[in-house]
Amino acid sequence: MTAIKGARERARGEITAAIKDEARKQLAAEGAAKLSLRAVARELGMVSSALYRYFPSRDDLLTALILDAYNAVGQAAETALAAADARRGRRGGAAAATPAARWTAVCRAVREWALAHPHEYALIYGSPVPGYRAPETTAEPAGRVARALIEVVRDAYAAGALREPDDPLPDAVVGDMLTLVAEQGVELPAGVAARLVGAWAQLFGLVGFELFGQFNRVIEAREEFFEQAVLQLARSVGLPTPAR
Amino acid sequence: MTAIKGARERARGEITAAIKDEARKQLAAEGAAKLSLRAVARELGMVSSALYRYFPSRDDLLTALILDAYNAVGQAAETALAAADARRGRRGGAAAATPAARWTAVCRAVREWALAHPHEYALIYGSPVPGYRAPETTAEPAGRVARALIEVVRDAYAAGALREPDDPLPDAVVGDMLTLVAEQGVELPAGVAARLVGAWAQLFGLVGFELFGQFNRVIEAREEFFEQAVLQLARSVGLPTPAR
DNA sequence: ACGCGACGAGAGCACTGCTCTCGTTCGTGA
DNA sequence: TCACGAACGAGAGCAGTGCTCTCGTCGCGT
Repeated sequence: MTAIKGARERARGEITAAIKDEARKQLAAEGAAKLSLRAVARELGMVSSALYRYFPSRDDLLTALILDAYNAVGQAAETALAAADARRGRRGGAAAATPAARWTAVCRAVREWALAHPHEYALIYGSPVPGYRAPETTAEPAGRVARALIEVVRDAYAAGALREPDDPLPDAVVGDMLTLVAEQGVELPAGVAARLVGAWAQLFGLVGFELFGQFNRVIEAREEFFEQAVLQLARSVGLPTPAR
Repeated sequence: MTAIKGARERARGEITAAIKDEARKQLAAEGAAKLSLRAVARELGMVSSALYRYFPSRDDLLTALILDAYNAVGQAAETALAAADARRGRRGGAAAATPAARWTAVCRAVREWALAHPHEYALIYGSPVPGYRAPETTAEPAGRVARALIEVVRDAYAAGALREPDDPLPDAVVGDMLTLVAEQGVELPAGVAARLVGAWAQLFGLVGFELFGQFNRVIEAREEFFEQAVLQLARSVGLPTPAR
Protein backbone atom coordinates (compact mmCIF):
# COMPACT_ATOMS: atom_id res chain seq x y z
CA MET A 1 0.00 0.00 0.00
CA THR A 2 2.98 2.28 0.46
CA ALA A 3 3.36 2.92 -3.24
CA ILE A 4 6.02 5.30 -4.41
CA LYS A 5 4.14 8.53 -4.74
CA GLY A 6 6.00 11.51 -6.06
CA ALA A 7 8.22 13.30 -3.63
CA ARG A 8 5.54 15.82 -2.93
CA GLU A 9 2.92 13.40 -1.71
CA ARG A 10 5.57 11.58 0.23
CA ALA A 11 6.64 14.77 1.96
CA ARG A 12 3.04 15.56 2.73
CA GLY A 13 2.63 12.29 4.55
CA GLU A 14 5.80 12.74 6.52
CA ILE A 15 5.00 16.29 7.49
CA THR A 16 1.48 15.37 8.49
CA ALA A 17 2.89 12.65 10.71
CA ALA A 18 5.47 15.03 12.17
CA ILE A 19 2.76 17.53 13.01
CA LYS A 20 0.70 14.87 14.74
CA ASP A 21 3.73 13.63 16.62
CA GLU A 22 4.63 17.06 17.86
CA ALA A 23 1.00 17.74 18.73
CA ARG A 24 0.85 14.49 20.66
CA LYS A 25 3.97 15.51 22.53
CA GLN A 26 2.41 18.80 23.54
CA LEU A 27 -0.79 17.01 24.39
CA ALA A 28 1.06 14.69 26.72
CA ALA A 29 2.93 17.58 28.27
CA GLU A 30 0.17 20.09 28.85
CA GLY A 31 -3.18 18.66 27.93
CA ALA A 32 -5.59 19.36 25.13
CA ALA A 33 -6.48 22.83 26.34
CA LYS A 34 -2.92 24.03 25.98
CA LEU A 35 -2.29 22.50 22.58
CA SER A 36 -1.35 25.40 20.33
CA LEU A 37 -1.03 25.28 16.58
CA ARG A 38 1.53 28.04 16.66
CA ALA A 39 3.66 26.22 19.19
CA VAL A 40 3.54 23.05 17.12
CA ALA A 41 4.55 24.97 14.02
CA ARG A 42 7.29 26.78 15.91
CA GLU A 43 8.71 23.53 17.19
CA LEU A 44 8.70 22.13 13.68
CA GLY A 45 10.49 25.18 12.33
CA MET A 46 7.66 26.39 10.22
CA VAL A 47 5.33 29.29 10.39
CA SER A 48 1.84 28.82 11.74
CA SER A 49 0.04 29.51 8.50
CA ALA A 50 1.93 26.71 6.76
CA LEU A 51 0.36 24.26 9.13
CA TYR A 52 -3.06 25.04 7.76
CA ARG A 53 -2.05 23.33 4.52
CA TYR A 54 -2.21 20.09 6.46
CA PHE A 55 -5.00 20.61 8.95
CA PRO A 56 -7.75 23.09 8.16
CA SER A 57 -8.21 23.98 11.81
CA ARG A 58 -7.10 23.21 15.30
CA ASP A 59 -10.17 21.09 15.84
CA ASP A 60 -9.29 19.01 12.83
CA LEU A 61 -5.87 18.32 14.28
CA LEU A 62 -7.53 17.29 17.51
CA THR A 63 -9.95 15.07 15.63
CA ALA A 64 -7.04 13.34 13.96
CA LEU A 65 -5.43 12.77 17.34
CA ILE A 66 -8.72 11.45 18.69
CA LEU A 67 -8.92 8.95 15.88
CA ASP A 68 -5.36 7.81 16.47
CA ALA A 69 -6.05 7.48 20.17
CA TYR A 70 -9.11 5.32 19.61
CA ASN A 71 -7.06 3.10 17.37
CA ALA A 72 -4.26 2.97 19.92
CA VAL A 73 -6.45 1.75 22.79
CA GLY A 74 -8.21 -0.60 20.43
CA GLN A 75 -4.92 -1.97 19.27
CA ALA A 76 -3.72 -2.36 22.84
CA ALA A 77 -6.86 -4.27 23.76
CA GLU A 78 -6.63 -6.53 20.74
CA THR A 79 -2.99 -7.41 21.15
CA ALA A 80 -3.52 -8.02 24.86
CA LEU A 81 -6.28 -10.45 24.02
CA ALA A 82 -4.15 -12.20 21.43
CA ALA A 83 -1.23 -12.32 23.83
CA ALA A 84 -3.37 -13.92 26.51
CA ASP A 85 -4.43 -16.61 24.09
CA ALA A 86 -0.88 -17.12 22.89
CA ARG A 87 0.43 -17.48 26.42
CA ARG A 88 -2.19 -20.06 27.18
CA GLY A 89 -1.52 -21.84 23.92
CA ARG A 90 2.17 -22.07 24.67
CA ARG A 91 1.44 -23.57 28.04
CA GLY A 92 -0.19 -26.40 26.19
CA GLY A 93 -3.80 -25.94 27.11
CA ALA A 94 -6.58 -25.10 24.74
CA ALA A 95 -5.99 -22.65 21.93
CA ALA A 96 -7.63 -19.87 23.92
CA ALA A 97 -7.24 -18.78 27.52
CA THR A 98 -10.15 -19.00 29.94
CA PRO A 99 -12.92 -16.46 29.41
CA ALA A 100 -12.08 -14.69 32.66
CA ALA A 101 -8.41 -14.45 31.75
CA ARG A 102 -9.24 -13.05 28.34
CA TRP A 103 -11.69 -10.58 29.84
CA THR A 104 -9.23 -9.27 32.38
CA ALA A 105 -6.50 -9.10 29.76
CA VAL A 106 -8.57 -6.70 27.69
CA CYS A 107 -9.61 -4.60 30.67
CA ARG A 108 -6.09 -4.45 32.00
CA ALA A 109 -4.83 -3.32 28.62
CA VAL A 110 -7.31 -0.46 28.57
CA ARG A 111 -6.32 0.64 32.05
CA GLU A 112 -2.64 0.44 31.33
CA TRP A 113 -2.94 2.35 28.10
CA ALA A 114 -4.94 5.00 29.92
CA LEU A 115 -2.34 5.33 32.67
CA ALA A 116 0.40 5.61 30.06
CA HIS A 117 -1.46 8.16 27.95
CA PRO A 118 -3.68 10.09 30.34
CA HIS A 119 -4.22 13.11 28.16
CA GLU A 120 -5.03 11.08 25.10
CA TYR A 121 -7.44 9.04 27.17
CA ALA A 122 -9.03 12.23 28.41
CA LEU A 123 -9.33 13.35 24.83
CA ILE A 124 -11.48 10.40 23.85
CA TYR A 125 -13.22 9.36 27.05
CA GLY A 126 -13.27 12.65 28.89
CA SER A 127 -15.39 15.59 27.94
CA PRO A 128 -15.64 16.05 24.19
CA VAL A 129 -13.36 19.04 23.72
CA PRO A 130 -14.18 20.41 20.27
CA GLY A 131 -17.71 21.26 19.21
CA TYR A 132 -19.50 18.19 20.45
CA ARG A 133 -19.01 16.51 17.13
CA ALA A 134 -18.35 12.85 16.57
CA PRO A 135 -17.66 12.44 12.87
CA GLU A 136 -18.82 9.25 11.25
CA THR A 137 -15.23 8.12 10.84
CA THR A 138 -14.84 8.06 14.61
CA ALA A 139 -17.48 5.40 15.12
CA GLU A 140 -15.51 2.47 13.82
CA PRO A 141 -12.22 2.91 15.73
CA ALA A 142 -14.22 3.88 18.81
CA GLY A 143 -15.73 0.43 18.85
CA ARG A 144 -12.56 -1.59 18.83
CA VAL A 145 -12.32 -2.05 22.58
CA ALA A 146 -15.99 -2.91 22.69
CA ARG A 147 -15.53 -5.46 19.95
CA ALA A 148 -12.69 -7.10 21.85
CA LEU A 149 -14.97 -7.50 24.84
CA ILE A 150 -17.72 -8.81 22.61
CA GLU A 151 -15.37 -11.36 21.18
CA VAL A 152 -14.52 -12.69 24.60
CA VAL A 153 -18.15 -13.08 25.56
CA ARG A 154 -19.21 -14.44 22.19
CA ASP A 155 -16.55 -17.15 22.32
CA ALA A 156 -17.57 -18.11 25.82
CA TYR A 157 -21.18 -18.25 24.75
CA ALA A 158 -20.36 -20.36 21.72
CA ALA A 159 -18.45 -22.73 23.99
CA GLY A 160 -21.45 -23.00 26.25
CA ALA A 161 -19.45 -21.54 29.11
CA LEU A 162 -21.75 -18.58 29.71
CA ARG A 163 -24.18 -18.42 32.57
CA GLU A 164 -27.10 -16.48 31.16
CA PRO A 165 -28.69 -13.89 33.38
CA ASP A 166 -32.27 -14.54 34.28
CA ASP A 167 -33.29 -10.95 34.88
CA PRO A 168 -36.17 -9.52 32.97
CA LEU A 169 -35.16 -6.84 30.49
CA PRO A 170 -37.31 -3.89 29.42
CA ASP A 171 -38.72 -4.50 25.96
CA ALA A 172 -37.16 -1.38 24.51
CA VAL A 173 -33.74 -2.51 25.68
CA VAL A 174 -34.30 -5.94 24.22
CA GLY A 175 -35.00 -4.29 20.89
CA ASP A 176 -31.83 -2.22 21.04
CA MET A 177 -29.83 -5.30 21.92
CA LEU A 178 -31.25 -7.33 19.08
CA THR A 179 -30.31 -4.72 16.50
CA LEU A 180 -26.92 -4.39 18.16
CA VAL A 181 -26.04 -8.07 18.00
CA ALA A 182 -27.39 -8.17 14.46
CA GLU A 183 -25.19 -5.25 13.44
CA GLN A 184 -22.15 -6.79 15.05
CA GLY A 185 -22.95 -10.16 13.55
CA VAL A 186 -22.59 -12.05 16.80
CA GLU A 187 -24.92 -14.53 18.34
CA LEU A 188 -25.72 -13.46 21.86
CA PRO A 189 -28.90 -13.37 23.94
CA ALA A 190 -30.28 -9.89 24.56
CA GLY A 191 -29.78 -10.23 28.29
CA VAL A 192 -26.09 -10.97 27.89
CA ALA A 193 -25.67 -8.15 25.39
CA ALA A 194 -27.24 -5.70 27.81
CA ARG A 195 -24.94 -6.81 30.61
CA LEU A 196 -22.05 -6.50 28.23
CA VAL A 197 -22.86 -2.94 27.24
CA GLY A 198 -23.24 -2.07 30.88
CA ALA A 199 -19.93 -3.66 31.77
CA TRP A 200 -18.29 -1.83 28.89
CA ALA A 201 -19.43 1.55 30.16
CA GLN A 202 -18.59 0.65 33.72
CA LEU A 203 -15.08 -0.37 32.77
CA PHE A 204 -14.44 3.15 31.57
CA GLY A 205 -16.04 4.52 34.70
CA LEU A 206 -13.48 2.66 36.77
CA VAL A 207 -10.56 3.75 34.61
CA GLY A 208 -11.76 7.33 34.39
CA PHE A 209 -12.25 7.68 38.11
CA GLU A 210 -8.77 6.41 38.80
CA LEU A 211 -7.25 8.60 36.13
CA PHE A 212 -9.08 11.79 36.97
CA GLY A 213 -8.33 11.61 40.64
CA GLN A 214 -11.66 10.61 42.10
CA PHE A 215 -9.96 7.74 43.87
CA ASN A 216 -7.49 10.03 45.61
CA ARG A 217 -7.70 9.47 49.36
CA VAL A 218 -10.18 6.67 48.71
CA ILE A 219 -8.24 3.82 47.21
CA GLU A 220 -4.52 3.34 47.31
CA ALA A 221 -4.28 -0.22 46.02
CA ARG A 222 -5.54 0.86 42.63
CA GLU A 223 -4.36 -2.11 40.67
CA GLU A 224 -5.70 -4.71 43.05
CA PHE A 225 -8.97 -2.90 43.28
CA PHE A 226 -9.27 -2.70 39.52
CA GLU A 227 -8.47 -6.35 39.12
CA GLN A 228 -11.16 -7.33 41.57
CA ALA A 229 -13.75 -4.97 40.09
CA VAL A 230 -13.07 -6.24 36.61
CA LEU A 231 -13.52 -9.83 37.72
CA GLN A 232 -16.85 -8.87 39.18
CA LEU A 233 -17.74 -7.22 35.88
CA ALA A 234 -16.92 -10.46 34.12
CA ARG A 235 -19.15 -12.31 36.52
CA SER A 236 -21.95 -9.84 35.85
CA VAL A 237 -21.97 -10.68 32.16
CA GLY A 238 -22.05 -14.34 33.01
CA LEU A 239 -18.46 -15.33 32.43
CA PRO A 240 -17.25 -18.16 34.62
CA THR A 241 -14.68 -16.85 37.09
CA PRO A 242 -12.24 -18.86 39.11
CA ALA A 243 -12.33 -19.47 42.84
CA ARG A 244 -15.15 -17.44 44.26
CA MET B 1 -25.65 34.02 58.86
CA THR B 2 -26.71 36.71 56.41
CA ALA B 3 -25.71 39.54 58.71
CA ILE B 4 -25.90 43.11 57.51
CA LYS B 5 -22.42 43.57 56.21
CA GLY B 6 -22.32 47.10 54.92
CA ALA B 7 -23.08 47.95 51.34
CA ARG B 8 -19.61 47.18 50.10
CA GLU B 9 -19.36 43.62 51.29
CA ARG B 10 -22.93 43.10 50.23
CA ALA B 11 -22.17 44.32 46.74
CA ARG B 12 -19.15 42.06 46.59
CA GLY B 13 -21.27 39.03 47.26
CA GLU B 14 -23.84 40.01 44.70
CA ILE B 15 -21.28 40.73 42.02
CA THR B 16 -19.44 37.51 42.72
CA ALA B 17 -22.71 35.65 42.30
CA ALA B 18 -23.52 37.55 39.13
CA ILE B 19 -20.16 36.65 37.67
CA LYS B 20 -20.65 33.01 38.48
CA ASP B 21 -24.15 33.09 37.02
CA GLU B 22 -23.01 34.62 33.78
CA ALA B 23 -20.07 32.23 33.63
CA ARG B 24 -22.42 29.32 34.15
CA LYS B 25 -24.58 30.62 31.35
CA GLN B 26 -21.64 30.72 28.98
CA LEU B 27 -20.55 27.33 30.20
CA ALA B 28 -23.94 25.88 29.38
CA ALA B 29 -23.95 27.58 26.00
CA GLU B 30 -20.48 26.81 24.73
CA GLY B 31 -18.61 24.58 27.13
CA ALA B 32 -15.68 25.17 29.41
CA ALA B 33 -13.20 25.67 26.62
CA LYS B 34 -15.04 28.69 25.30
CA LEU B 35 -15.62 30.31 28.65
CA SER B 36 -14.00 33.73 28.40
CA LEU B 37 -13.40 36.13 31.23
CA ARG B 38 -13.64 39.05 28.87
CA ALA B 39 -16.97 37.90 27.52
CA VAL B 40 -18.33 37.47 31.03
CA ALA B 41 -17.15 40.93 31.98
CA ARG B 42 -18.55 42.39 28.77
CA GLU B 43 -21.93 40.83 29.40
CA LEU B 44 -21.93 42.24 32.90
CA GLY B 45 -21.09 45.70 31.66
CA MET B 46 -17.70 45.87 33.23
CA VAL B 47 -14.21 45.82 31.96
CA SER B 48 -12.21 42.61 32.10
CA SER B 49 -9.66 43.83 34.58
CA ALA B 50 -12.38 44.60 37.09
CA LEU B 51 -13.29 40.96 37.18
CA TYR B 52 -9.91 40.12 38.62
CA ARG B 53 -10.98 41.82 41.85
CA TYR B 54 -13.29 38.87 42.36
CA PHE B 55 -11.45 35.93 40.85
CA PRO B 56 -7.68 35.99 40.64
CA SER B 57 -7.66 33.95 37.45
CA ARG B 58 -9.82 32.15 34.97
CA ASP B 59 -8.93 28.86 36.58
CA ASP B 60 -10.15 30.14 39.91
CA LEU B 61 -13.48 31.01 38.36
CA LEU B 62 -13.64 27.52 36.93
CA THR B 63 -12.74 26.04 40.29
CA ALA B 64 -15.59 27.95 41.88
CA LEU B 65 -17.95 26.61 39.25
CA ILE B 66 -16.63 23.10 39.82
CA LEU B 67 -17.32 23.41 43.50
CA ASP B 68 -20.84 24.64 42.86
CA ALA B 69 -21.42 21.82 40.42
CA TYR B 70 -20.29 19.19 42.91
CA ASN B 71 -22.64 20.66 45.44
CA ALA B 72 -25.46 20.76 42.91
CA VAL B 73 -25.25 17.07 42.00
CA GLY B 74 -24.76 16.22 45.64
CA GLN B 75 -27.80 18.24 46.55
CA ALA B 76 -29.82 16.61 43.79
CA ALA B 77 -28.85 13.17 45.03
CA GLU B 78 -29.66 13.99 48.63
CA THR B 79 -33.03 15.50 47.96
CA ALA B 80 -33.92 12.62 45.66
CA LEU B 81 -33.11 10.22 48.45
CA ALA B 82 -35.14 12.20 50.94
CA ALA B 83 -38.01 12.46 48.48
CA ALA B 84 -38.02 8.72 47.95
CA ASP B 85 -38.27 8.17 51.68
CA ALA B 86 -40.95 10.81 52.04
CA ARG B 87 -43.04 9.30 49.27
CA ARG B 88 -42.81 5.94 50.89
CA GLY B 89 -43.57 7.42 54.30
CA ARG B 90 -46.68 9.11 53.01
CA ARG B 91 -47.91 5.89 51.55
CA GLY B 92 -47.93 4.58 55.07
CA GLY B 93 -45.17 2.02 54.96
CA ALA B 94 -41.96 2.17 56.89
CA ALA B 95 -40.20 5.49 57.37
CA ALA B 96 -37.78 4.67 54.56
CA ALA B 97 -38.33 3.26 51.09
CA THR B 98 -36.87 -0.09 50.09
CA PRO B 99 -33.10 -0.16 49.63
CA ALA B 100 -33.44 -0.72 45.91
CA ALA B 101 -35.84 2.19 45.54
CA ARG B 102 -33.53 4.47 47.49
CA TRP B 103 -30.54 3.33 45.44
CA THR B 104 -32.23 3.94 42.13
CA ALA B 105 -33.53 7.28 43.32
CA VAL B 106 -30.00 8.50 43.94
CA CYS B 107 -28.67 7.13 40.66
CA ARG B 108 -31.55 8.54 38.71
CA ALA B 109 -30.99 11.95 40.26
CA VAL B 110 -27.37 11.93 39.19
CA ARG B 111 -28.29 10.98 35.63
CA GLU B 112 -31.01 13.56 35.40
CA TRP B 113 -28.82 16.29 36.76
CA ALA B 114 -26.15 15.33 34.27
CA LEU B 115 -28.56 15.42 31.36
CA ALA B 116 -29.83 18.81 32.49
CA HIS B 117 -26.34 20.26 32.99
CA PRO B 118 -24.09 18.45 30.57
CA HIS B 119 -21.28 20.98 30.52
CA GLU B 120 -21.19 21.29 34.27
CA TYR B 121 -21.14 17.53 34.51
CA ALA B 122 -18.28 17.43 32.04
CA LEU B 123 -16.50 19.99 34.15
CA ILE B 124 -16.44 17.77 37.20
CA TYR B 125 -16.54 14.23 35.84
CA GLY B 126 -14.96 14.77 32.46
CA SER B 127 -11.34 15.55 31.92
CA PRO B 128 -9.94 17.91 34.53
CA VAL B 129 -9.70 21.11 32.50
CA PRO B 130 -7.38 23.38 34.48
CA GLY B 131 -3.97 22.29 35.64
CA TYR B 132 -4.82 18.88 37.03
CA ARG B 133 -5.40 20.34 40.43
CA ALA B 134 -7.99 19.22 42.91
CA PRO B 135 -7.87 21.67 45.79
CA GLU B 136 -8.54 20.34 49.24
CA THR B 137 -11.85 22.19 49.34
CA THR B 138 -13.09 20.11 46.44
CA ALA B 139 -12.85 16.84 48.28
CA GLU B 140 -15.80 17.33 50.58
CA PRO B 141 -18.46 18.40 48.05
CA ALA B 142 -17.14 15.82 45.63
CA GLY B 143 -18.11 13.13 48.06
CA ARG B 144 -21.73 14.04 48.53
CA VAL B 145 -23.09 11.68 45.91
CA ALA B 146 -20.88 8.93 47.24
CA ARG B 147 -22.12 9.59 50.75
CA ALA B 148 -25.72 9.32 49.62
CA LEU B 149 -24.97 5.92 48.15
CA ILE B 150 -23.14 4.94 51.31
CA GLU B 151 -26.12 5.94 53.37
CA VAL B 152 -28.42 3.68 51.38
CA VAL B 153 -26.14 0.72 51.79
CA ARG B 154 -25.36 1.42 55.40
CA ASP B 155 -29.04 1.57 56.31
CA ALA B 156 -29.72 -1.66 54.48
CA TYR B 157 -26.82 -3.28 56.28
CA ALA B 158 -27.99 -2.02 59.65
CA ALA B 159 -31.43 -3.42 58.90
CA GLY B 160 -29.90 -6.77 58.08
CA ALA B 161 -31.20 -6.54 54.54
CA LEU B 162 -27.82 -6.82 52.88
CA ARG B 163 -26.58 -9.96 51.23
CA GLU B 164 -22.86 -9.89 51.84
CA PRO B 165 -20.61 -10.91 48.97
CA ASP B 166 -18.51 -13.97 49.62
CA ASP B 167 -15.70 -13.14 47.23
CA PRO B 168 -12.20 -12.98 48.51
CA LEU B 169 -10.73 -9.49 48.48
CA PRO B 170 -7.05 -8.64 48.02
CA ASP B 171 -5.53 -7.71 51.36
CA ALA B 172 -4.46 -4.28 50.16
CA VAL B 173 -8.00 -3.50 49.12
CA VAL B 174 -9.31 -4.69 52.45
CA GLY B 175 -6.96 -2.25 54.12
CA ASP B 176 -8.14 0.64 51.98
CA MET B 177 -11.74 -0.24 52.69
CA LEU B 178 -11.19 -0.42 56.44
CA THR B 179 -9.68 3.04 56.56
CA LEU B 180 -12.44 4.27 54.26
CA VAL B 181 -15.31 3.03 56.40
CA ALA B 182 -13.48 4.31 59.46
CA GLU B 183 -13.12 7.76 57.93
CA GLN B 184 -16.73 7.84 56.90
CA GLY B 185 -17.82 6.55 60.28
CA VAL B 186 -20.05 3.84 58.88
CA GLU B 187 -20.18 0.21 59.79
CA LEU B 188 -19.77 -1.87 56.67
CA PRO B 189 -17.84 -5.02 55.82
CA ALA B 190 -14.83 -4.46 53.59
CA GLY B 191 -16.34 -6.60 50.84
CA VAL B 192 -19.46 -4.47 50.70
CA ALA B 193 -17.46 -1.27 50.77
CA ALA B 194 -15.37 -2.45 47.84
CA ARG B 195 -18.44 -3.31 45.84
CA LEU B 196 -19.87 0.06 46.72
CA VAL B 197 -16.85 1.98 45.51
CA GLY B 198 -16.92 -0.02 42.32
CA ALA B 199 -20.59 0.65 41.80
CA TRP B 200 -20.00 4.32 42.48
CA ALA B 201 -17.40 4.58 39.74
CA GLN B 202 -19.45 2.49 37.39
CA LEU B 203 -22.50 4.68 37.85
CA PHE B 204 -20.54 7.58 36.47
CA GLY B 205 -19.27 5.41 33.67
CA LEU B 206 -22.83 4.79 32.59
CA VAL B 207 -23.83 8.42 32.85
CA GLY B 208 -20.69 9.64 31.15
CA PHE B 209 -21.02 7.26 28.23
CA GLU B 210 -24.58 8.32 27.63
CA LEU B 211 -23.74 11.99 27.95
CA PHE B 212 -20.61 11.98 25.85
CA GLY B 213 -22.18 10.14 22.98
CA GLN B 214 -20.65 6.69 23.30
CA PHE B 215 -24.12 5.21 23.30
CA ASN B 216 -25.00 6.81 19.97
CA ARG B 217 -26.11 4.13 17.53
CA VAL B 218 -25.78 1.60 20.33
CA ILE B 219 -28.62 2.23 22.74
CA GLU B 220 -31.73 4.20 22.03
CA ALA B 221 -33.76 3.31 25.11
CA ARG B 222 -31.33 5.14 27.33
CA GLU B 223 -33.55 5.55 30.32
CA GLU B 224 -34.72 1.97 30.42
CA PHE B 225 -31.20 0.74 29.95
CA PHE B 226 -29.93 2.95 32.75
CA GLU B 227 -32.66 1.82 35.07
CA GLN B 228 -31.83 -1.81 34.46
CA ALA B 229 -28.09 -1.30 34.79
CA VAL B 230 -28.52 0.58 38.03
CA LEU B 231 -30.64 -2.18 39.48
CA GLN B 232 -27.91 -4.60 38.64
CA LEU B 233 -25.42 -2.32 40.31
CA ALA B 234 -27.59 -2.39 43.42
CA ARG B 235 -27.60 -6.15 43.28
CA SER B 236 -23.85 -6.20 42.97
CA VAL B 237 -23.42 -4.39 46.27
CA GLY B 238 -25.82 -6.83 47.89
CA LEU B 239 -28.99 -4.80 48.08
CA PRO B 240 -32.16 -6.83 47.82
CA THR B 241 -33.89 -6.09 44.51
CA PRO B 242 -37.46 -6.85 43.60
CA ALA B 243 -38.68 -9.45 41.18
CA ARG B 244 -35.71 -11.01 39.57
C1' DA C 1 -12.35 64.16 58.75
C1' DC C 2 -8.90 61.71 57.17
C1' DG C 3 -6.69 58.14 55.05
C1' DC C 4 -6.35 53.41 53.68
C1' DG C 5 -8.10 49.92 51.03
C1' DA C 6 -11.30 48.26 47.74
C1' DC C 7 -12.91 49.27 43.30
C1' DG C 8 -13.56 50.18 38.03
C1' DA C 9 -11.55 51.94 33.85
C1' DG C 10 -8.13 51.90 30.52
C1' DA C 11 -3.86 50.87 28.19
C1' DG C 12 -0.83 47.45 27.17
C1' DC C 13 1.81 42.80 26.67
C1' DA C 14 2.23 38.30 24.95
C1' DC C 15 -0.22 34.95 23.09
C1' DT C 16 -3.83 32.45 20.37
C1' DG C 17 -6.62 30.72 15.89
C1' DC C 18 -7.27 31.96 11.46
C1' DT C 19 -7.12 34.60 6.80
C1' DC C 20 -5.02 36.71 2.96
C1' DT C 21 -1.43 37.70 -0.10
C1' DC C 22 2.73 36.82 -2.46
C1' DG C 23 6.64 34.60 -4.38
C1' DT C 24 8.42 29.76 -5.17
C1' DT C 25 8.47 25.02 -6.44
C1' DC C 26 6.76 20.79 -7.98
C1' DG C 27 4.17 17.64 -11.07
C1' DT C 28 1.62 16.88 -15.04
C1' DG C 29 -0.83 17.31 -19.49
C1' DA C 30 -0.18 19.14 -23.95
C1' DT D 1 9.99 19.66 -23.33
C1' DC D 2 7.83 23.06 -21.43
C1' DA D 3 4.21 25.74 -19.61
C1' DC D 4 0.54 26.19 -16.52
C1' DG D 5 -1.90 25.22 -12.40
C1' DA D 6 -1.86 23.40 -7.95
C1' DA D 7 0.50 22.89 -3.73
C1' DC D 8 3.47 25.05 -0.64
C1' DG D 9 5.97 28.25 2.93
C1' DA D 10 6.61 32.88 4.58
C1' DG D 11 4.88 36.98 6.33
C1' DA D 12 1.65 40.45 7.70
C1' DG D 13 -2.49 41.22 9.80
C1' DC D 14 -7.11 40.81 12.38
C1' DA D 15 -9.84 39.79 16.26
C1' DG D 16 -9.82 37.75 20.36
C1' DT D 17 -7.79 35.92 24.77
C1' DG D 18 -5.64 35.91 29.90
C1' DC D 19 -3.37 38.81 32.74
C1' DT D 20 -0.73 43.08 34.63
C1' DC D 21 -0.11 47.76 35.80
C1' DT D 22 -1.44 52.32 36.60
C1' DC D 23 -4.50 55.83 37.84
C1' DG D 24 -8.43 58.28 39.50
C1' DT D 25 -12.55 57.52 42.74
C1' DC D 26 -15.37 56.18 46.29
C1' DG D 27 -16.61 53.83 50.88
C1' DC D 28 -15.76 52.72 55.39
C1' DG D 29 -13.42 52.36 59.84
C1' DT D 30 -10.58 54.99 62.92
